[in-house]
Amino acid sequence: MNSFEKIYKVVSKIPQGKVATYKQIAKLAGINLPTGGARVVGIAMHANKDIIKVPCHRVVGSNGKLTGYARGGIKEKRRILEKEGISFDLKGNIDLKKYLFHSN
DNA sequence: GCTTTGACACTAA
DNA sequence: CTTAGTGCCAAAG
Repeated sequence: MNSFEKIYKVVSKIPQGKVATYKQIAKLAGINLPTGGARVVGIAMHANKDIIKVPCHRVVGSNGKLTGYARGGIKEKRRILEKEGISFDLKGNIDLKKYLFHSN
């Protein structure tokens, strides 16, 4: 199984109204890296064409900061997250303390 | 097969 | 808190 497949599976496991960080996903995907793994996740997201199977919009930075979105951009991503029921900070960040998803 | 780039993370100023 | 620099791994050209 490619890193992409593992990452996709982990991301697809994220429930609605929850978000996960690139680093977290990388770790869950089995990529136990200090920080580099997060990059692989970003690549996988960008390379991901099945946005329906992989809700990349639920993936945020380590600080709950939105990085990018290969569909409608950060703007669209933020809207989707709000629609999911996630609140944003004045800086446009997400409260990881409340919405951070942790695998069982 | 090597070089460049990238949806990150962390530390320092 | 913001900006800049460095380190990491993998995919694309």
